[in-house]
Amino acid sequence: MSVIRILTVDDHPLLREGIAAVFDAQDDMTLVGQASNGREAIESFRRLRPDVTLMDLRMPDMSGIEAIAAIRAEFANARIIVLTTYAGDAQAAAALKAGAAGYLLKNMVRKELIETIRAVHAGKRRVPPEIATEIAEHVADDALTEREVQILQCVAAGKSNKLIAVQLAISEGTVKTHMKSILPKLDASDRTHAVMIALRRGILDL
Amino acid sequence: MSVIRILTVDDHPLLREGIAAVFDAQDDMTLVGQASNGREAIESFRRLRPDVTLMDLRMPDMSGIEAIAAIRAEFANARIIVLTTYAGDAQAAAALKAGAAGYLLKNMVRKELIETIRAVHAGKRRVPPEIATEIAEHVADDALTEREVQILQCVAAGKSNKLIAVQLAISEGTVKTHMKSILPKLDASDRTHAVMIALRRGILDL
DNA sequence: CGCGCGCTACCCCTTTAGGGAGATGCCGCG
DNA sequence: CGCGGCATCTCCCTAAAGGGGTAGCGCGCG
Repeated sequence: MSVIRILTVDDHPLLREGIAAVFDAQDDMTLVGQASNGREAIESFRRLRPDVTLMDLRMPDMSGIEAIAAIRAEFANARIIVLTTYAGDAQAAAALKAGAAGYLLKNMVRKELIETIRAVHAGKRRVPPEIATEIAEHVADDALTEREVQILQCVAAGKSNKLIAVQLAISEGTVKTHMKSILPKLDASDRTHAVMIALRRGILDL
Repeated sequence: MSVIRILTVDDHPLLREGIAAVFDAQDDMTLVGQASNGREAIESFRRLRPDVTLMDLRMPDMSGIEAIAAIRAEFANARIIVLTTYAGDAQAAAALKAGAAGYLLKNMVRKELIETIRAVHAGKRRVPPEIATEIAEHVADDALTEREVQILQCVAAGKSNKLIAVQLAISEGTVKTHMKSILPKLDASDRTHAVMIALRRGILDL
């Protein structure tokens, strides 16, 4: 039986140590490298060609989602598992769309980690039911457009429609039109509510 | 030289394993127990009387801040270090007010962890300069009152002033009066901005 | 005791946000 | 080529939010 060669990517050294400790106890897994942000992850992947990569999403320098997309663009058969604290269905969906084969939460138990790594290494996809359910709840909704997200970011920054209009070089009426499109899409009662929902769903960052 | 007996409290088993791995390599420290939420933490503390406790803040069942306060009420000389991802100056200040002797971020390196544990065990307080600076930036501001936080929570839930008034059984005018007090305190331009600032500073939860 | 603060409540007024309906130009896709 | 989605813009109207000031009432603290 071959040994599974693993790369971990996370900006928390302590967590990486915890993961390493788990693999030390598994004789069919070995940790071949560690990285602490997306940029390092890409570089490490090129050099090490791990069988499975564990990747956090929120990291300095380059996010996990960007790193996943970049690695998959270069190595189409790269097997990457997201390992993160839950950050909303939009984040999870984006990670899977970028090419992640699995999604794990940091509060899971050791057994799930091992099991998921084996499954992904065998070419399967693994998304926990609670995550899958959350994503499924919103596939029916039409997603926000790029422009709408941009406007929502301005709203979150405390800007008025008038200011947003100036900043994006469009009329205030157009900003209102976009807001009238955003609110029902997010099922929000007003702009403040829309921002909260977008934060919870991982559409906006805090 | 006596061995430092340590209790860890965090809802991420992997992180606890990482911490445990660090202590295994230190011959003057030993991990005597683990807990995964505030309630378990209190119970474990009573039973084990650790020299130093490492406590996360965001946990299910009971938050770290409540646990710190409860433990310190019962054991006034308990030495507790917060170990968390940064959650704003209000959270940090609340933890220190509740009786924490130190504040560490999860993205620190091993050496800082060891050093802080030794310092706190020796009776010192340890707060990293970047945290101390953040807290200091806001000590001059007058804090939100209990009622104001309550109203801001309603605002974050997407409620209108009218709805908030009904729910809190006060007049809409009073809600407006409170808002007129909240906005300048947070230096916010409108209610949405106020909610964002409160989230970033740890005054509200997502 | 008096003072300050928190909570309550009211007034007036301006600005902003939100809801409805309609319309144009652009671009990609079948 | 025509259709749909996106972004842009317009007009009208109502509701909500924000800014100013004033004031009573209870409570703790020096």
